[in-house]
Amino acid sequence: MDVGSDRELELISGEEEEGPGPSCETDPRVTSPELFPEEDEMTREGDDADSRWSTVHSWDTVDAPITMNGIGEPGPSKPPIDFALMNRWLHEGSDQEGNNGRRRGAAVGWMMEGRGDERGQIRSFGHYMRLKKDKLLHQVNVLGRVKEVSDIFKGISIFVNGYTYPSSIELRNLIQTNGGNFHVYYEPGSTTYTIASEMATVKISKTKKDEIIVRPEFIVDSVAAGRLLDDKEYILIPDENEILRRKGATISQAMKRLTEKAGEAETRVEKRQIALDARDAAFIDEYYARSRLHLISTLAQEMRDYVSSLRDANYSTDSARAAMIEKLREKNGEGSLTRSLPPSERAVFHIDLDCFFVSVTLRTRPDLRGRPVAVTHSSGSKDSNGFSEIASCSYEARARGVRNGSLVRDALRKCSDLVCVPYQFDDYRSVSKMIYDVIASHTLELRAVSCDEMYVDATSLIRSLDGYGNDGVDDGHSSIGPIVVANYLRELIRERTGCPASVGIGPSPLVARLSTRFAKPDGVKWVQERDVEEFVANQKVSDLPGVGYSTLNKLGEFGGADMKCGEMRRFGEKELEGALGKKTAHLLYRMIRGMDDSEVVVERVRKSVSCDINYGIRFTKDEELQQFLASLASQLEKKLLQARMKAASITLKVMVRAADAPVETAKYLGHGRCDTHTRCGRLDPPCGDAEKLMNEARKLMMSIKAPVEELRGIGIQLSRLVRSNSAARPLASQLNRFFAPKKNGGVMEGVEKMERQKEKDEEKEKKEKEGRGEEPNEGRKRPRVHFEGVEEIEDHRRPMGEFMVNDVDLPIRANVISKLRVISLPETEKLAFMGERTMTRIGRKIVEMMSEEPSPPLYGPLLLHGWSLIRRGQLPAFTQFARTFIRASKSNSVAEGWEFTTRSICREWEKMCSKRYRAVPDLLKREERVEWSETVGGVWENEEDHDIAHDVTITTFPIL
DNA sequence: ATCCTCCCCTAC
DNA sequence: TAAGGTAGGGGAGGAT
Repeated sequence: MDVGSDRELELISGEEEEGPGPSCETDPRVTSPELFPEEDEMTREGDDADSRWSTVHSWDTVDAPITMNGIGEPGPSKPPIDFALMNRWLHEGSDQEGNNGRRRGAAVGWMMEGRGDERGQIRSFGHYMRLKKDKLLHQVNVLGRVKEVSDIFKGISIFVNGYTYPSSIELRNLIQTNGGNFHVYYEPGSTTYTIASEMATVKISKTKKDEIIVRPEFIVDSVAAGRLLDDKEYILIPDENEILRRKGATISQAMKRLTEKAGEAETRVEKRQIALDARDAAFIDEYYARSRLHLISTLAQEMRDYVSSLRDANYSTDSARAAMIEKLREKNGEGSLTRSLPPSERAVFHIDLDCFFVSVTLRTRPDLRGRPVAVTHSSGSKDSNGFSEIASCSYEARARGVRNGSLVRDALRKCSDLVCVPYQFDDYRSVSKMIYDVIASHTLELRAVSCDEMYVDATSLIRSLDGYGNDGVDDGHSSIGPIVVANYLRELIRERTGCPASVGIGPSPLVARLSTRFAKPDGVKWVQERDVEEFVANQKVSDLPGVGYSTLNKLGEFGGADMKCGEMRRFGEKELEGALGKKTAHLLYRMIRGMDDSEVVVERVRKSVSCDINYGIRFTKDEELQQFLASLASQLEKKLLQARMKAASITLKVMVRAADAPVETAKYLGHGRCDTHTRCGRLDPPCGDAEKLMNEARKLMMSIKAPVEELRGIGIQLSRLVRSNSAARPLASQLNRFFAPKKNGGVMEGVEKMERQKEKDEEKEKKEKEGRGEEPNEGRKRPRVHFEGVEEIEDHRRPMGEFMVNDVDLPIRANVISKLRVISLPETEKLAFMGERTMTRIGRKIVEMMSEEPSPPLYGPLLLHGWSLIRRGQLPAFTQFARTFIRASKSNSVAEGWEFTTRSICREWEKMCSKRYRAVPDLLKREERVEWSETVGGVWENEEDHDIAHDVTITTFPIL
C-alpha cells in the first residue's frame, strides 16, 4: 500500500481549516448504558488501564443498529475531532512549515514499510529510532553485521548510565553505526563518555574519577551534524530542574535536526504489498506485528520465562539487597517514620505500572504529560472510522470517561481533545524487562502476571532490614517498613524506565491486588492483616479478581452491581453455589471475607499452546482456508519448538458469522457477531510437526462443515503437552518409562544409591556401636521403611498393569500428558493393594514417630516411602500417606520442626517428580497443602478424607 | 462416580 | 479503515 504521507498531510491540514465538526447523532441504542453496561457501569474506575480491556465488545452488539442506520453510507457517525489539536500534535517539536513536514513524511517512507496505520511522518525521535533500529536489525540479520555509515565517533566509546532518552539501545545503535564503541559497563581509562540524562542516576552509582558525563544530545546532535561536536556543550548539569527543562526543549530540537537529516539521506520509498486479510500468506506475521493483544500475551509469557530462567540460574540478589539496605539506612537518618511489618505477617507487593503503554510513550513525549492521551492504532483523524480500540489511556483521559478498550470514535465523543498516539511495541518489551530486572535483582520470590504487573513476596526482603523493627519485635513503628521498601523499588523503576509504578501491599496476593487501586496513580497502599476484614468488606464484589461481567450477572439475585463484599457475606456458600457452581462459589465465599492463602511463587506448568485469529478472516474459496490452516500450523510448530513441547491433543475453534449478523461488519475486517464451534482430536504419539498438525486441523475443520465464506475466526489450541525430547517416543513406551522402576540412570538411581549408602552407613555405625558394646538403635537401623505396614506393601508389589482396570497395559489413562489422572481402582483392588487398616496403622505409626524431633533417619523413610508410592502409580495411597503426616506436622502433639520438615519433603517430591516424570502431583501444590493442613487431627476417621484421596491428579511440569 | 468434550469466563 | 490474543479455570451434560 502506498504510504500516502503527502496525501494524508493534505487531508489533515484541510480538515484543520474546517475545525472540529459537529458530533453526529447516532441511534441512541448504540450508546445507551442499558445496552452496554460493560462500558458505563461495569468498567472499574481507578483500576489500571491496561488490565481492563473489555471482553464484551460493544460493536458486536451494535452491528445491527448500525447497519440499519446505514453504516455503508458516507459518515453516519462522524467523530468530533479536534483537528487543530491533532495537527499541533503532528507538528510538535518540528517547525511549522508544511514543506518541512511534508518532506520528512515522504522521506521516511522507506521506514514506514508502507503501513497504512502510520502517520506518514516521523512523530518523534523515538519513532525514528525504532524504525532505524528495525533497519539495523535487518542489517545485522541479513548482512551479518552492523553497517557503519560514518566514523564520527571513531576512537570514542560510551557507557550509558541509567534511563536515558534516547534509550541505551538506541544510543548503542547510533554510536556503533557511526564508528564508535558501546560499553556495557563503565571501564575506567577506556570509556570516553558516560551518557546520562539525570544527575540523580549518576550519583547513585558514584561518579568515578575522570568520568566525563554528557547528555545524550551529544550523540544525537553529533550524528545530526555529521561530525563530532564539542563535548563541553553537553556536560551534564547537576540541576534536576534544568534537566527536566532540557528534556522538553533540547531534545525536541535534537530530534528535529536528526529527523531532518534522515529525511535528506533517505529519500527512497520502499513499496511493499501488505497483507490485507487472511488470504495473504504473510497475513499472520503482519497481524501479529500489530496486534496489541498478541503482544501482551506474548510479553506475559516472556516475562514468566524470564523469571524462571533467573531462578534456574540461581540469580543472586545479594548485591541489590545490600545496596538497598545501605541506601535505606542512609535515608533512615532523615527520620520519616513508617509502620514496621509485624512479626509473622506477610508483606505481599502487587506492583503495577500506571497505564503502562501511555507511560512508555510519555517518556519520549514529556510535552504530553497532563493531557488526555490514548494509545491506539487509529490516528483519530478524519479518514479513520474510529473503530480502532484504545489500548491504554492516561488518567486525564479516564477522568473524561475514556476507557481502555473504548473505540476511538466513542472516546473522541467524550473527550474531543484526546491525543492519539501509536503503539511502541519494542519499547513495551524493553521497559517490561527493565522492570523485571529491577525487582528480580532484589528478590526472586515474585510471580510475573503480565508485562507490567507482578506479585512480590517482600516479607524476607523487608525482614532483611534487621534492627529496624521488622525483625520480629513489634515496636509499632519503624523507619524502614514495607512502605519504605515499596517506595524504594518504585523509585528504582522510575529511574531505570522513566515510568511510574504503584504498589499495593497486603498480607496476601488478594489484598495486595485490591489495595493497588488505592495506590494508583503513582503511590503505595498497605492494608495490614488487622484491617483486612473491614477493608475487603468495603470493596465492590465486582472488583474482586475473577469476578467479571458474567459472574456479576449471575450474582444479580444477591444484589446490584455495586454490592460490597461485606453485604455479600450474609449469603451462605451453598446459596452462592447455586448461582456460580461449586469452585467459583467457594472461591468467592473466601474472597469476600478477605481469605486468601495462596503463595506468590507458584509452580507454573504450561498446559496449552494456541494460535487464534479472529480478525481479517475473509475467505472466498477452500484453498485459501487450507492455506491459512497451514500457516496456523506452522505458527504452532514454532511456538511448540520454542516451548520445547509436543502436543497430544488438538482443538480447532472456528467463529462463523451468526445467521442474522450482517455480512460486512461495522469494524473493518472484524468478526462481528458469531457462533463458535469447537472440535478436538488426539495426537498419538504427541506431535509438534506442522504438517501433521495441519492435517489434523483440516480433518477437524471438515467435521465442522462451516461454509468458508462465513468463517470469521479460526483458532487452534494444542494441549496435553509433553516435553519434546521424550515426546518423540510412542506414548506407550513413554508411559512405561513413567512408572517402570529404573534399574540404571534417572533420578531414582540417585535416590536408591542414597538409600544403599545410608544403609551401609547405618550398618557401619551399628557395628561400631556393637564394637563399643552399645545397644544398637533398632528403631533407626533400617533406612528404607521402618514402620509397620509399609514393608507389607513393598512385598506386595506387583507388576504394572495387573491392578489397572481400564487400560490393560497402561498404569494411567492416555491423557497422562497434561492431566494425569490415575484410574479409579475398584474398591476391592484398592483394599487388596493397600488396605484401609494398613493405612490407618501407617498413619498411627507416622504420628508416633513424629513425637521425636525430625532427623534424617526419621524423615528419610517418609520421603522414600512416598516416592515409591508415586513411582508405582499409587497416587491415592500416596495422597493419604502424605496428608497424614502433613496434618500431623501441624498438630501440637508432634515434636518441633516437623512443619518445616514436611514442607521440605514435599519439595523433594516435587523435584523428584518433575525430574523423572516432568510432572508434579497436584497434592504437592501449595493450595492443596494448605487446605489439608487446616484440618488438624482426626487423621483417618474422617470419611471425606477418603473421597478426596481418590481424586489425585498429576500435572505435567516442564523442565528446561 | 469420574471422565471427556465443548463450551464460557476471566485476566492481562 | 484495522490489526477482537492467549492461557487457565471451570461447568453442563453426555459417555463410560
